Amino acid sequence: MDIVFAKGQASVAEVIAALPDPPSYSAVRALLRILEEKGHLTHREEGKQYIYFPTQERPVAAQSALKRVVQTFFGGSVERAVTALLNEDETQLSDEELARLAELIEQAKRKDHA
Amino acid sequence: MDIVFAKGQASVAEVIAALPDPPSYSAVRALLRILEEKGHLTHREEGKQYIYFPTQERPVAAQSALKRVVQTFFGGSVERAVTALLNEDETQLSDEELARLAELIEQAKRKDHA
DNA sequence: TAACATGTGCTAAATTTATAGCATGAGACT
DNA sequence: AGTCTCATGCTATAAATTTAGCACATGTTA
Repeated sequence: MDIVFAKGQASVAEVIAALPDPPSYSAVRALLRILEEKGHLTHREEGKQYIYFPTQERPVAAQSALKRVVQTFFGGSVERAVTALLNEDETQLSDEELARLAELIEQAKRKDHA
Repeated sequence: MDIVFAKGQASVAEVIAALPDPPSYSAVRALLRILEEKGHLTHREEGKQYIYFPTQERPVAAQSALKRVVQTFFGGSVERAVTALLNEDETQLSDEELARLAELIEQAKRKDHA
């Protein structure tokens, strides 16, 4: 699922390629079929391959994934989750990104005071 | 796993209680045993119950969960992930929280300019 | 055309997970 | 002591997933 979401769409071969420790080709095909049966994916034929797509809209899935992590690891605190994101060692945001985030927080403040 | 992480530790009964659509008691016991065999959990006896703990340190697991979501749904962009968190409808941060985040961003800016 | 490559359809088998259910032991209560 | 209640140990079975592998269709290349 994650791979299909990350790429937006994916063939069996792409899924396998993206997996660190991939199971067999048969297993991946079966898994995608099962995910489709369960309604999480659809596919369309493209050439002779099947290309799989997520059923759920990306933003919806993103929100729910975020929410889950916030609940699981940060006791529901968005602030702590954001802090963790910003403190990641590898995180190196540009001036523009920082400015946009600062503005976003300003907006939230204004809203809060309203 | 999520439940055990969210609660810090959990008994079989607690895991079941926390599941929206729980499988059988036997299944949960088996699952916890398997997760332990695979090294994701440990347990210790407390009274007559088994209490399960995550093997991985919470902050480590949290970072890796965040990273996965950022990769999967935001193409690796921390900024976009933070934006999504702050824009969640249910998110209502207090003044204090907003102030702390603003300060965090200030720090990042200074660091960036250094 | 013939050989080859690639990807799916399909089937059968191996492995893993989920479930039920009983035995046993420890505490609590009468 | 006797009875109840939990919770685990254990075994057997059912269900689901993973795997291998062959047949078939299509496209490519010598």
